This record gives sequence, C-alpha cells and structure tokens, in this order.
Amino acid sequence: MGGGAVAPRYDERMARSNRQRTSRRAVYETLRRKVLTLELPPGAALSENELAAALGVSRTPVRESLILLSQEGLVQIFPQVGSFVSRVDPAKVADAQFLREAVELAALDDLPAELDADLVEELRRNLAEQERPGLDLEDFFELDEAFHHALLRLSGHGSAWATVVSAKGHLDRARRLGLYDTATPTGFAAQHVEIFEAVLGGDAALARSAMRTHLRAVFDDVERVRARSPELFAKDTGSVPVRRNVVVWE
Amino acid sequence: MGGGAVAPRYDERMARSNRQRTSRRAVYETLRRKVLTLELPPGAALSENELAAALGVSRTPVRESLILLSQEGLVQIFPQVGSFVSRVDPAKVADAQFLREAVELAALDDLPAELDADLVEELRRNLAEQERPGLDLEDFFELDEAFHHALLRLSGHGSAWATVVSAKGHLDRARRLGLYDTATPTGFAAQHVEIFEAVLGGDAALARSAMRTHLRAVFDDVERVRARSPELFAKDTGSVPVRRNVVVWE
DNA sequence: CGACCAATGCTTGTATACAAGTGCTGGTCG
DNA sequence: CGACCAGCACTTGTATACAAGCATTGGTCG
Repeated sequence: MGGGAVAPRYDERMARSNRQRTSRRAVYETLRRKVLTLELPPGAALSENELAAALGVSRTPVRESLILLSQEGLVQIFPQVGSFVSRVDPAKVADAQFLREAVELAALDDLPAELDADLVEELRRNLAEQERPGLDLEDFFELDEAFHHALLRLSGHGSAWATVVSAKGHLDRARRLGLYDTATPTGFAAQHVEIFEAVLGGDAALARSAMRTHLRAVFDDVERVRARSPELFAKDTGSVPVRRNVVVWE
Repeated sequence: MGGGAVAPRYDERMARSNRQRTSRRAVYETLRRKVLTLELPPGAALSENELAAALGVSRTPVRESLILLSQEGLVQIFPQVGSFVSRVDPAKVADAQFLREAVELAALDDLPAELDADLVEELRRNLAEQERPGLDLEDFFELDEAFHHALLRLSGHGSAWATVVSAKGHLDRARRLGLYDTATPTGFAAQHVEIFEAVLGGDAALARSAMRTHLRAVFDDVERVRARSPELFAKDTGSVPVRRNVVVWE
C-alpha cells in the first residue's frame, strides 16, 4: 500500500454519488420492467449477447443485471446453458402471498394513534384516482403499489416495503396475468376504500379483516389464470418448451 | 438466429446444473460469511483488486459477488470511489426485526392441527443441542437459525425463510455484536424451549407471546451494543473513518 | 432404417485491458 | 507560512478476449 490513495472518509459526500446513473442500473431497470410487464414472458430465453447488442452495451452490464434478477427469482441462470425468464412458480407465488400478508397485517396492528396527515391525504388522493372512469391498467398497478406502500409508511415501517417488493415479483406477474382478463379491476379499488376507511376509523380488527380479504382475492386470481395458461407456470416439467421468442426492442 | 443451437428444453435436466459450483458462488459465500461474522467489520474498505488477489481469482467473480451483497444491503458500492462493508443501520435493523416478527408470528398462526413428526423430532434434537454445556457460539448461531427455520417449515411456509434471511443481514450482525458480550446465551435457549412447548401444546396464543418476547429480547440486545460501539453504526456521519483495515485471508 | 458419434454453433464463466472519475499528496507560488 | 493546483495512485464501470461446457445437428456405421 504505497504512496497513493487510501480509503476516503465515509461521510455524506458519498450519499451524493449514490445516484448511480450507471449503465448497469439502466439495463437492470429496463429488464426488470419488461419481465414484470410480461413483455418478456415466463420461459423466454435471454441471451446476454443478444440483449447487449439490442441495448447497445457490452455483455458486462447485461450480465450483472441478469445476476441481480436471478437473485430476485425473476430469472434463472443455467451455467453453460442459458438464462431464462422464470416461469411462475405456484410455490413461490404462495410464499410471496404469505409474506406480503404477514407484513401488511402486522403493519395494521402497529398503526399509531395519531395518523400522519400528509400520508392520509396522499391515500385519499390515491383512492380518488383509482376510481377514475377510463383508468389505464398500468396506471392502476402503479396506484395499487403506491397505496400499499403508503399504508405501510403509515405504520412507520415504510422501508420494509422494499423487501416485500423484491419478494413479490412472482405474485406481481401472476396478478398481471389475471388482471388482463377482467376489463377494469373495480372490485379491488372498492376493497382499498374499505381498508382505508377502517384504518381512519381506528378499527384495527376490521382493517385486518378487509386487508386479508383483499389480499386473498388477489391470490385467488392467480389460481384462476393458472387453469387457463398452464404453460406459463412451472412444475409442469413436460410442458411446451417456449422456444426463443423473438423479442423486439423497439 | 441461423443454424446452431436454439433454446433447449426447459425440463428437470436443468435442475441438475442448478448446483452452481462456480467460482462466483464460492466467493459470494466466503464474503458473506466474513461480513456476517464481523471478520470484515462494518465500514471496512473492500477493494475488488485486493480481494481478487487474496482469493486467487480475477475481479469478475469478486465484483459480481459485491454487487449481490450490495443488493442485500451488506455492502455499499460508490462508483469510482470504493466499496465498503455497510455500517449497521438502526433503521434497517428495526425493519428486519419488524419483518421477521411479522413472518414468524404469522407462521405460528398458520400451524396445522397435525404437526409433522419428523420436524418435531428435529426441533427436539435441536433444542437438546442448544443446552449442551460447552457450546460454541458459532454452533449456537447455526442451531438458532435451524430452529427458526424448522418452525417456519412446520407451518408449511419454509421457503419464506430465504426472504427473511436476506432481509435480516443487518439484524444478524447486530445480534452477533450483542452476543459476543454475554458469555453464553442460555436465556435464548430457554425461550426457544418455551416457544416449542407452546407449539406442541397447541396453544397458539402462548406461542405467539413467547415468540414475540424472544424476538424483542434479541432486538433489545442491538440497542445495548449500540451504546457501546457507536462507530459500527451508521447515521453518525462524522464518526471515525475506519481506514483500510488489514484483512488477512489465512 | 436405426443407433451412435463427432463436429459445430451457441451458451455462460472467467480473465484482462481500457476508460472515466475521485481524493490524497506534495510541490509551488503568492 | 498558507492557499492553491497539478499530478498521481487508486477506485469502480465498461468492453473485449478467451475458456469450458452443453445441445443440437448431420453424417456415418452397423
């Protein structure tokens, strides 16, 4: 360790550089979005070379993104064989459901007596948006995410949301499959309102009950779509191979 | 997509190659262990080049491992600056505590009427081991992990353990700091027995109560050690830099 | 005609070279 | 003596080259 630099100080200066606008982050977010929106369907082959060429970068950031997605369970990497978008694994979906339910219900038990006014207002606006007539499905998903996240923040455990998010990847994809059938998920919006009003009224038991009903309803959708599109689910090992789908990168 | 290979079939043949005995996996597990055991203390600088040289591999697997650890929150990467073992963030510790409590308590609510005999026997042996007189601290940690994991499997949600594990990294480090003070954590072993007997007796409420007490006791240890070793915790941005610790790789 | 098998294209894993950026250091100038 | 500033050493990010392995393919042999 000769003359040069040593470990720099560990202060908030680094927090600035935390805004990693690296190429890897861009690729990671792009791929993750395409997987969650089913633009890259379960079972699709992901070639590092092809993705790199299509995205205009080298293999390195693509590869590192795939490794991250692999740890999230959204991608499976088979050494010397290939990488694939994970099929929807019913067991993992059930796990995500269990975890999400556990966390969100525990949060409802932990609500403070005095609710944060700003968050309540944010939730109110969110619910109003959800009931807008010509609502896009993608917008509804964003609102749904924000609703549950805000509810978690209301209990002071907002940062636990990140863990839920990374765990519920499989659940999200399955939900999306289910929601593409129903034209507009008005039922879910109504359930959201029910939960919110129970929270406002301070009725923890009712809030729990409503939340559980809501989350179970989402889960039931998964089983419904599974009967319709079994090839997107795992465990049916002998199913259709789903050969190299032609992926267009606009 | 000319002549050669296409996407191979997606069958159980691949499950075999899932045994990734790659160099990256070895490096990842080594680094993760050293971080969790505090052999690489919070704040320590991690140079990709140094680690690569010490481990006898190139930068690539080291770098990819650091990226994975970074996503777990155990390592912080600052582009063009350096990588460091994350300091113990009290907020993240609290999050991990909340998440763990939510999941494990929910599992206790979900216990089947008929308990799996093999798992019960496994738990019994585990608890017997925990009360062995001259128990190593590292062994106790392993037993503790196995105990909670088995309890989760008893409720049929064993695979949710993986998420808890990755989320509770910060909690584990903090616990380890706390347990290095107390000579032998006999108190925790006794609490384990209490939980187990409540589960066997079918008393869900008592099991919940005992589990909550147990997990809260672990959490309190964190605050205790924080008063003693503040430099290992974050938020005190002006604290000691902790310069490039000399890490020996035996 | 069927079974076997080598050639070939692809895949990911690893190693290395180069690029861009940061912080310390030490000399220099006012 | 103090402030400034150029240079250097080190960092991670990215690109590329090479290595090892699997699966399909197409020919050959029985």
